[in-house]
Amino acid sequence: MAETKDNPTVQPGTREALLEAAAEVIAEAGFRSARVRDICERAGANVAAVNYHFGDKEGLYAALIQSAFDQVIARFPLDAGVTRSSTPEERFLSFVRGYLQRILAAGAQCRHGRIVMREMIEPTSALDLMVEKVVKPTSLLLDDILRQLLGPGFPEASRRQTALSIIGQIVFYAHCRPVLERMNPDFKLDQGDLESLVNHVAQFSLGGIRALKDAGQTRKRKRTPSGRSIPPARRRK
Amino acid sequence: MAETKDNPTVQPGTREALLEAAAEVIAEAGFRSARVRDICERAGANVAAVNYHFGDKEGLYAALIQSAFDQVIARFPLDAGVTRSSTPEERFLSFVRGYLQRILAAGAQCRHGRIVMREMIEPTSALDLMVEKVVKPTSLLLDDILRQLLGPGFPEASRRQTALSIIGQIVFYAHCRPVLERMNPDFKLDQGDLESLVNHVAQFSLGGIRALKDAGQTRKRKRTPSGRSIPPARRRK
DNA sequence: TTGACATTCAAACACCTGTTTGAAATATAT
DNA sequence: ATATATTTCAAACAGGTGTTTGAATGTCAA
Repeated sequence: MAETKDNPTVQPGTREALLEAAAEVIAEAGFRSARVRDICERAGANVAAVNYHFGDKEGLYAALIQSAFDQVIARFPLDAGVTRSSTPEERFLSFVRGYLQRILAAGAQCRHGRIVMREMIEPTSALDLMVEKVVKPTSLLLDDILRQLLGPGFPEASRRQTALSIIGQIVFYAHCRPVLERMNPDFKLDQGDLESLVNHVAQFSLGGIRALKDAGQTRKRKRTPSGRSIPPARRRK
Repeated sequence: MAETKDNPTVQPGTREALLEAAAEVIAEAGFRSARVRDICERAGANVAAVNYHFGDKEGLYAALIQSAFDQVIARFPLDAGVTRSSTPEERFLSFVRGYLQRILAAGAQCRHGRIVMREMIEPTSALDLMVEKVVKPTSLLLDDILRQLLGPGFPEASRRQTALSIIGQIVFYAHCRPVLERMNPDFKLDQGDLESLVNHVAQFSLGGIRALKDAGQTRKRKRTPSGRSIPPARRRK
């Protein structure tokens, strides 16, 4: 078979088994600590299989990252249920929910989210790909929502910090899960608790956004004490 | 000299040099990826020095963690400038500032903060010690401040989530620094930017806290539909 | 069937990493 | 000064890890 790598319809599917096993092992231990022997064993393949199919361990990881990105993006869109007529608050809620799902979802999907998180903490050669494919689009989407929520004229630097405050809250649950579980033995984050977590993060963040917005407008009003301080016409989109 | 390990006044101070070098290397690469050969080289010591002075690599790490905790706790208290008469907001600001300093301070102090962060992400045998010595006291202090800010009768579960939202914002800057720097090439967090960051996190979080508090009281008031449902007078500042 | 190619496998290889060793050097006490 | 204890050092060791190898097996077309 001359082109197994592009044709997923081979009989045993060693390549796919390797990717699946690699997702499990790497999500658990991280790329560096993951052993190819473990991956191959879990995939029911020989130790040499990784090098045959992917060149080396990094090649396997690159292929895994690529597929993980595609899967997580398709499975948990950050604008689920959002239409042209959705309010900024609805868009924000959808964003928070989608992001938390990516991180906390159970099963195979969760693995991909955790791999992405690990890559953010301990970057490898795949970081550039990840930034382009996941981080930048996410960042742009959130920035767009925040523009609507904060209103025009809001300082860009402060808006960026706001975005980081929101992302920080969310990814914290992925990063510090070991400590959270240690501190709180009955700490569980299954699908049931997710919606309450979404509501908390959204409510807390919208409160923070409002406080920043109010403070900004108060400050602005003080600077132009002549007339009403109505912000300039909102920029569309 | 029979007890060098308890007497820091030996001539060459190989032990201290090892601790210092270990702090640098481990803060940069993490415990698992840090090589004892690198540590010894940077300390100007022989490869066997680690095993002679600390038994093994883990022993060195344990000693480092211990001293790192003591130093960071002493250097950046989370209640600096707080007195009996301080308002909850002032206490909160001091907490945020101290925590951010621990994480972002330049130089040697910064290393210790980053080591603590790494331990939270990829736990080792030192996690228990860290939880007892740093995480729990921090958590208790923040919870105490939040009790004041949220007022009595606020649901405990929601207060805990609020604490996580605040901690999440802060540690995010430590966890995701690689990505932040990749996204924003001129991303720098020196002592100058720190105060503006402190103000942002505090303002954003206090806004979130007030939103949660208002929502809770509104909900409570709805249960007693006798009076108007106006949130209580805005708290100072 | 035969030949060519793809895939699997056990074994070995090469390298890295924490650790040990035994001798040499240095310091301390009597 | 001598003896004893402490510390340093180069070298080697032991285990683990990613990778390669070359033969064996399987697959498919001619």
